[in-house]
Amino acid sequence: MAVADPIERTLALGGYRLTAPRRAVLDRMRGLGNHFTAEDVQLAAPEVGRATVFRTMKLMRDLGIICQVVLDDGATVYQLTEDDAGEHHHHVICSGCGEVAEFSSDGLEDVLGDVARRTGFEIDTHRLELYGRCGRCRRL
Amino acid sequence: MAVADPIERTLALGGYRLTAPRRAVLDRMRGLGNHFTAEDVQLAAPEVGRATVFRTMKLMRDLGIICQVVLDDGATVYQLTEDDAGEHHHHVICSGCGEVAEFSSDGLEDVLGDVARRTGFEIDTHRLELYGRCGRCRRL
DNA sequence: GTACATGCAAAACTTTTGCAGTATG
DNA sequence: CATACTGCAAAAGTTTTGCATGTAC
Repeated sequence: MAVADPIERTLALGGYRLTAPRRAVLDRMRGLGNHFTAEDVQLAAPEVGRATVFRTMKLMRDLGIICQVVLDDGATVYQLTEDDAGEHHHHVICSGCGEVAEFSSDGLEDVLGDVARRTGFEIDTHRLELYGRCGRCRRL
Repeated sequence: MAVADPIERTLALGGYRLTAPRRAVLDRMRGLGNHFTAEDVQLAAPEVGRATVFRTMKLMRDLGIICQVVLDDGATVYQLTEDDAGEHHHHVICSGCGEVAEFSSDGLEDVLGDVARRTGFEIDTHRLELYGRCGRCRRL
């Protein structure tokens, strides 16, 4: 039978089984919005074993279903990837409500080229996180 | 008596005492080069208590003496800040030898402005890490 | 039916804390 | 000589692992 949910399809195509715990973890992550830690997911899905939560989140991270977000203070949390898994993107995190918006930037290429020229490095990948306040929180 | 070492002066000016454990931690971090974790420092300074290593590294992080570097795989390590503590800068990390170079970029401002316009966010701070290969490793 | 996945509990780490003793400024 | 700092050991928190059992395909 065909699988409707795109994420579940990703799992199926990768040869991974669609189990109740995996569906539960996915479902709760969707409910958590913004971003979440392993502990958040664990608390939201108490019927799933601790180890399975970690194993499932590791799997989803490898598959690009969730992505790591580094906060201002250095803590790292996760978020369901919005666009197609694998697409390169960055995050803007609101210090007020915690909302995370994804964006991609072409202008960044110039910056990378400039740094490569100045440092002699050949740049392969990068990570950019922005911190600020979203439109809604700015009006409060 | 005047303190010659700039980092020790920073500590002294902040009202912090120059103790043997703090000097030892600083000295070993200098010897570790590139970047290091709390465990690396702990192993390099076995005569200093575990808790003191963590307390000292936390203090130095707050004072800007060391800065956090987020690696490609999401792990975070530390590095002695090269330029004046507090100056905003970014890192380029070599996947070959682990060398970390610091840089600052003016062009990034344009990117931030563009993202702000498109997302409605007001950007306060940011974090940018680049990953690649340094000139030396590229020639190997 | 078989390989993959899970749950549980224990283990392995990492970081923090309480407190009595020590040493800096 | 007051008090900031340290070491130790215990606690707290987080992620991993081993293994018997369960289940998706």
